[in-house]
Amino acid sequence: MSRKRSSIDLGSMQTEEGMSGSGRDEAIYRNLYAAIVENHLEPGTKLPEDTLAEAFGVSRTSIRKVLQRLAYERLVDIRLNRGATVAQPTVKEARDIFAARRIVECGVLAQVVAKATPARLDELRDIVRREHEAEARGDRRESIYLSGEFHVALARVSENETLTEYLAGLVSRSSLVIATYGAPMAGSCRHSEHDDVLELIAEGDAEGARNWMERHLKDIERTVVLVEEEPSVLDLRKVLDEVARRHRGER
Amino acid sequence: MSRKRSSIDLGSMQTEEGMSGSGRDEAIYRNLYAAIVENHLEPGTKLPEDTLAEAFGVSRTSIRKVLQRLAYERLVDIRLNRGATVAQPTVKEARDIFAARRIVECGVLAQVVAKATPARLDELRDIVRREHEAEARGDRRESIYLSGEFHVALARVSENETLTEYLAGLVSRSSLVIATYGAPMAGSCRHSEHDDVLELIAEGDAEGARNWMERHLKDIERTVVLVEEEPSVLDLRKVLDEVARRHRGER
DNA sequence: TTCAATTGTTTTGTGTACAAAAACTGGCTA
DNA sequence: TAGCCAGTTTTTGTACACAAAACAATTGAA
Repeated sequence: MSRKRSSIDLGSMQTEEGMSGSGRDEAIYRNLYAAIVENHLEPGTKLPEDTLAEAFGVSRTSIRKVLQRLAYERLVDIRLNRGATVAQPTVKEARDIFAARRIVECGVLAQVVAKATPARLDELRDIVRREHEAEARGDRRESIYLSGEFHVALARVSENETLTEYLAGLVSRSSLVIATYGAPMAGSCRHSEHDDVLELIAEGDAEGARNWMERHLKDIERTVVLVEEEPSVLDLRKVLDEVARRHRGER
Repeated sequence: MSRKRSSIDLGSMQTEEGMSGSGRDEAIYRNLYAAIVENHLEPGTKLPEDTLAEAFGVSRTSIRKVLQRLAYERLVDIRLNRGATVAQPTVKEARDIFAARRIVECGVLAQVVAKATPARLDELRDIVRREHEAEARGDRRESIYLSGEFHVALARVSENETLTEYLAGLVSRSSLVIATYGAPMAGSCRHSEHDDVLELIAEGDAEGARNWMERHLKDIERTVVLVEEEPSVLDLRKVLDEVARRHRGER
């Protein structure tokens, strides 16, 4: 009854022919990355090497490499002899992530304002436009994705590759935080306030932009990790649910 | 005549017995990391898997994992079918790294001042003391190491693990920058000015500490990456060499 | 003599095999 | 019925083998 399923289609990708070389690894990485960041895989989900290897039609060797990379990015958790799972950020981690975002995103704004050109601003406005569209059509996933994309794209204007990459990592981890602690409506910055900061940047108001960003990120954090004293409550609830599930399912 | 040398002693490490599990990988990682960051391996040095595997007495599989990790940290460069080399940061990268350090290290200072306790300050003072000792005895390597250690230890006071780890990465990359562009005397912050910032922190002067750090990091950058207009000259030379090489090799 | 091409060697990429560890199952006992 | 232990199965860790790519060296021709 267990028929063998064929491999996942990795999409054509503008790579050379049979997707030789490490283009395959990259494609697998992107797939898993997207699956995790877009919350198709719940935090805590086990990621067995064999399953993934068969799913993508490669050997475990390639899968291991991809998992190692995701582990380094803190999107998956690898424990010795226990394999990989989708990471579950702790509350402390969540706080650290948002604190880091405040420092980095506010910190780069001076350079962002300095290097903002009309063309760059238009690209950013385009993201905001698509955000509005996604929101209007109720596409929450796309909305969250574009919201993160905006923050990264903004940082990219500073032309500091190192910092931009680091921020991209923080943003992707933020969606894991949303997945584990977030309220159902969280994640998309409400009403896509992103227009406002673009105006401030266009006017060259670095100070104003910094203040706006500080407030904006605090808003998001408040919406997402709504725990103040409650983390214990939420954790307890989660544990109880888990126990109930096991109790139901395992005998 | 090529006698087989025995494996590198990885030190006992407080791991369990035969160093089974992934304790070995960690030990190998630490060794390579230290070798690179302490400039025992010049930037650009090739790191063949076979050689390393034999040197550490493990198979290539383990070595590959370690190299992948170092590549992710930008300490080594892996090119397809071409293997790993010790990374050679570009001038652009060097600038980005120091810009990132300014933002991160100045950014965390508010929290550092807020969370500084006498005990923490004493630990930092101890590092500075050892810095002075190393400097007095002319131990340049130790001096550079402790200088970096100070910056990381300072950030650690903020208790933001994510940011501290990122900064640790930036600091280790800084020593690669020093190795490739630095003047012979560069790297150790001259006269170990680190005492000064500890005083400001002890007094709770966050603003002063931030200004000090801004100046301090700009000083280091100026000392290290001494190129102002010269990068174009250097780049031109590089480009010409590259063109010449292609011209020779490709037809 | 210099450049180019071909052959041989080294080095990397990737799949597979086997050993060790963890997870699971079933049966046993209190 | 709940808890626990032993044997089995699954899953991970590591070494190894083979194919493919890059590199080096040698030879031939202009």
